[in-house]
Amino acid sequence: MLTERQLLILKAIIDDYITHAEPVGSRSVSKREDMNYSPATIRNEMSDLEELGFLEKPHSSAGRIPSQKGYRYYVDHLLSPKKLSKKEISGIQSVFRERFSELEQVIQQSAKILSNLTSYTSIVLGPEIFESTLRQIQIIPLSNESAVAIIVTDTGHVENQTVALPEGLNIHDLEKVVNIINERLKGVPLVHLRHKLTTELGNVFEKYIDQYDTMLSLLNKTFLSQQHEKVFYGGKTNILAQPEFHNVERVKQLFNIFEEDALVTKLFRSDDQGITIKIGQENRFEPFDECSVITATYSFDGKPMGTVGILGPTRMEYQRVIGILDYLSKDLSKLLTTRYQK
Amino acid sequence: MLTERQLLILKAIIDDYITHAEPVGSRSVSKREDMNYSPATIRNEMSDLEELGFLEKPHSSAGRIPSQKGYRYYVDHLLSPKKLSKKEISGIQSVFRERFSELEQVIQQSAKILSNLTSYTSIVLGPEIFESTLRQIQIIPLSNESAVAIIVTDTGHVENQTVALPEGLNIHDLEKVVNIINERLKGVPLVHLRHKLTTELGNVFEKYIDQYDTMLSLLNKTFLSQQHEKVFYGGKTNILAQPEFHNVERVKQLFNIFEEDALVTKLFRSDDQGITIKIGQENRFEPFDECSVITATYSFDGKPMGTVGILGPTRMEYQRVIGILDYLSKDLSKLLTTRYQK
DNA sequence: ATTTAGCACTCGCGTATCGAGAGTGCTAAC
DNA sequence: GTTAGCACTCTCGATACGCGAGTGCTAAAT
Repeated sequence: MLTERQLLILKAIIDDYITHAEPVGSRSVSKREDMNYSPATIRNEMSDLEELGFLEKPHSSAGRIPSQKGYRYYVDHLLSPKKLSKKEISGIQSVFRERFSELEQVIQQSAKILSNLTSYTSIVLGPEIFESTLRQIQIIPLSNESAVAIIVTDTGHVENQTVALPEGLNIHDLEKVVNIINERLKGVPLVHLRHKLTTELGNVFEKYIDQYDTMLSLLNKTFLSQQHEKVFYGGKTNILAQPEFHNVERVKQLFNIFEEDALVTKLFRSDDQGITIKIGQENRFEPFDECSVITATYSFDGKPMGTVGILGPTRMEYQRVIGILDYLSKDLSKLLTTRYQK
Repeated sequence: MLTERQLLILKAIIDDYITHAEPVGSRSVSKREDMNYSPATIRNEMSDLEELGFLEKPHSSAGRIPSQKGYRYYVDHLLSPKKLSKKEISGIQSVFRERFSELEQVIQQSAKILSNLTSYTSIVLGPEIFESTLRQIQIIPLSNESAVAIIVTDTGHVENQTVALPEGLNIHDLEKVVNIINERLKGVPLVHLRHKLTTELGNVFEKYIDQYDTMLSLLNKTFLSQQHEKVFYGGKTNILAQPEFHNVERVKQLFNIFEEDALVTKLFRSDDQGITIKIGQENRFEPFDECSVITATYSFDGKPMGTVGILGPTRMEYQRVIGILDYLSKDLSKLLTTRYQK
């Protein structure tokens, strides 16, 4: 267990390192306002803290920097939640004041304001379309061989896909099928669509439709492809300002990751309600060894729908970012719930 | 006017610089197969070529590198079109052999294969939705206050937008209007949609519809927002491998540009049929001072629809890239024309 | 009149050296 | 338990130096 004084010193060192990005020496710690000890005393404590694994030395005659364990302790025990500044609050609220008509616009704007306020990179996932339910499907023929299938959800999200029409398919039958689906499957979560299609509607189709098989496989194919959550970014290049990314090889790695939505989703997605913090190697992904990821979930009608997150250096301003994410995710949830609740 | 020998030397130097990325000295030029002159002679010629502005020296005792004027001369007069390798041809054709159902997929794949083959960054613009014509519009109500408007074009492209419904709007009237539009405006280019809406259909509406004004402004708003061409990238990070981008500040600038589709469109769009080459400062954009952009247009049914382009260092493999772009743009045009031609 | 050999000169780059500055860790005194 | 003092360590920037690559000029060769 750490003594009161060790806590004080650990916090001082991490705070200092977060703002100045340089190893912290005993002298500069001892000069702090509330620090009534000489550099020598501090040095002894620092040595102990290093032995306990909270600090490390870049080399023998630099100051100390926090270890991953140090950061973890810091966020778990030393973080006093800080109120947002007026500027931050008004920044966030400005997103929600504008009456964006599209949900995606709201989310894109959220990502943008997040990155502006934090000057890190923000990533917003979802909303998970799988959670949303079917409002209507449409199939619009383009030619004899192809058509566009359109799926609209209750949140106003539109997915579309061009499909090749099997030869000899009866367009009128297709229309009939679409009508039946719209009647019977409205309100069904998209995840269950394929299942319901085969079970509940199987017999209905069989009765009315000639090319039952063809039709079914066509629809299945259509629904199947709607898999991915969308990923929104804000300030992709912000993180390049951090000294951690001053070599191009690492930048390349990072941006390659950004190209792969599936990977980003895996890294950022959080199912736990509330704030999640992953520091350095806790991300289990080598290019992020010197990064921390802070995420918060937002929800619609009580159910988690997506994730807002910040990617920054391990040396990031945790308390500020946490405050901002918390505030924004709650506002976003509120907006979604009031907007789409009938 | 340059002598035969000067041309030979200029070409040798540029070819060498393109492959090795290092200033070229007289000795290495003289060692070439078809070069029957001593280093001293070459030195004299190089000195002349420098005076004429085709070459420059990074510093007094390095070799020479091509100037922008040198590259320009090279692409205009010295480039012998090279046949594509088998690998390149089969790479491109593999994109078109796969029966992608969506046009966007084909284009995305084209961008990818372009970047793979060239190991530069590829950018594909369009297809310009403004050129395409209306297949159908749909308005699907979400709640009492909002609805999703969907526009489908003849190329299978789908644009959608959530719109706020004006208070007291009659849903049945809206349906009527949508039906009339689908009857009368099918096949109209999207660019003309707003215009036709007011002129041709104005009087029809006035007859049948109560809230003529409200309806019209609603539809106008909907069509108005469909402005942007879509931008597809391939190998965004490829260009980071070039020594020209070994400082992070420049990388940051570049990626900031990539975030702004409008800017990228402006820089890459080409209306001239065929291949366009912009070298260094010809791009009139500072971050591209050491880059060249090669673009080719692709067309649908004879009309230019979009642009495929490559961003590389000024020192890029022009003849190879030109060959690939030429081949791919033609194949793409062919595909579009056969696929969507009824 | 070209072309070429020879040679002095220039410049960048990698390596080695050095001193300053910042910081530590230990010891001994407070 | 705390602190002053001091030797020691390590990085970093500046300076110096030699090597290698390349040029430009002059004079000789073709």
